[in-house]
Amino acid sequence: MPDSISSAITRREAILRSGSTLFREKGYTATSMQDIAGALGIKAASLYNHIKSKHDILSELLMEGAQLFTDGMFEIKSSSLKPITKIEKLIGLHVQLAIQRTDLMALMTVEWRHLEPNEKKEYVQLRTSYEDDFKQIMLAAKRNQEIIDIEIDIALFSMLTTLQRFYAWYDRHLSINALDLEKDLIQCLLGGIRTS
Amino acid sequence: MPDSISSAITRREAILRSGSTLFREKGYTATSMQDIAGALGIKAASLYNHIKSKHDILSELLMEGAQLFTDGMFEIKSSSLKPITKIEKLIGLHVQLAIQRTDLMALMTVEWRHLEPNEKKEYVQLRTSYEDDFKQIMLAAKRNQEIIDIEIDIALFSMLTTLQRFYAWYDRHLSINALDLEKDLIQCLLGGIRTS
DNA sequence: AACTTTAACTAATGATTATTAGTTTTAAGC
DNA sequence: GCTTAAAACTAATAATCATTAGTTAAAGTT
Repeated sequence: MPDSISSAITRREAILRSGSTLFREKGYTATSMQDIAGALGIKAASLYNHIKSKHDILSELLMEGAQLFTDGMFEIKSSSLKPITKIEKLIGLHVQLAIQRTDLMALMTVEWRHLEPNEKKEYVQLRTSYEDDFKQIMLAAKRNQEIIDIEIDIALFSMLTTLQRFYAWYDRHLSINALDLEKDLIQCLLGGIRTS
Repeated sequence: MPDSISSAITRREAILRSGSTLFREKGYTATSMQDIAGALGIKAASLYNHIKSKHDILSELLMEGAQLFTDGMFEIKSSSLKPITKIEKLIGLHVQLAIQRTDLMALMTVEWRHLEPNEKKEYVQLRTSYEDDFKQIMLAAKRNQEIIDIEIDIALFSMLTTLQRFYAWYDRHLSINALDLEKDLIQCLLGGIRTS
């Protein structure tokens, strides 16, 4: 049965997708297994043929999301681009993910508090590590005089916050194409602090 | 018993405060009445001597929060200050509320989804109205050439997002005094777009 | 056609929950 | 000390929920 595994994965992924939509809409705790199953036209108990638990859905989603950023950051920071260009690439990464994985991005700002202590620790560590890398790139840009002399911590906070919630803005402007969005956001976030 | 009423209000407010802390920490649905009561050293059933329902706690909190912004905005927009100064005052308003009502500010970004349809409509309307007022002030500042020529919608989004989640930054920088915080944030948010 | 696997189902369990009713305690005013 | 009101308590209810066990239907393989 060559297809059985890939079909199982598909079903499992359908559950994850359904979960991410509902978790975003109603929150993790307020979403019942019936809700998730109902969205797929099956009964709640049937979900357990594919996933371990409700909590499993959440952690799978969040860890995947964290990994997407970790991978994206790794690629950008190991490149030989100028710091300011790396920042532009990072903005692009957030825009892409906000467009392609809107529900997942929405989850990541709130629902990680429901992770088990160990998972939470890992999740927060991945996020902190991402933010640290981001900060190092901004410091390098400042050292290179590619951005003006500002208080990096608060500028970083403002930039990350805007990027983290960009999915909400995208939701209300679905018609604009991705490249224009990226250009506008780069202008807005970097226009005020870049030197050239 | 001249004190009975004011003491009842105090008790009720203690419940609201306890609720806001826990709703922030665990989310509305994941917080039980036992949790809220336990934080006050009483049993869950005792809460009902003071409040109507769990939902009552949430809507009371959120509507108060919305009112705080509506009132603050009204005062600022009806003043005769220059548009750019109004924006500075608005940043100050957010900083003050983030410091004084941290838990409440944290609630406002997420838990309003659990409001009843009617309340939700009212809440969203208050928020939209606030954002509209904010936008009008930014447009006025642009017309006056007090800020540079940028895409207002996305700049507004970035500014509001940063202000809405400023409580999170404050939480990690409790030691810095309010005035310095306000100054730094004004520099960061307006420094890049003001003309002078 | 017989077999096997996948994935659905039904039914039940045990835990948690918000809320109510009725009762007791506490404390202040007289 | 008596009265009264506020605010706590106990106990019960009815609903919801995640999860498990055991069973059936469907589909593909041999």
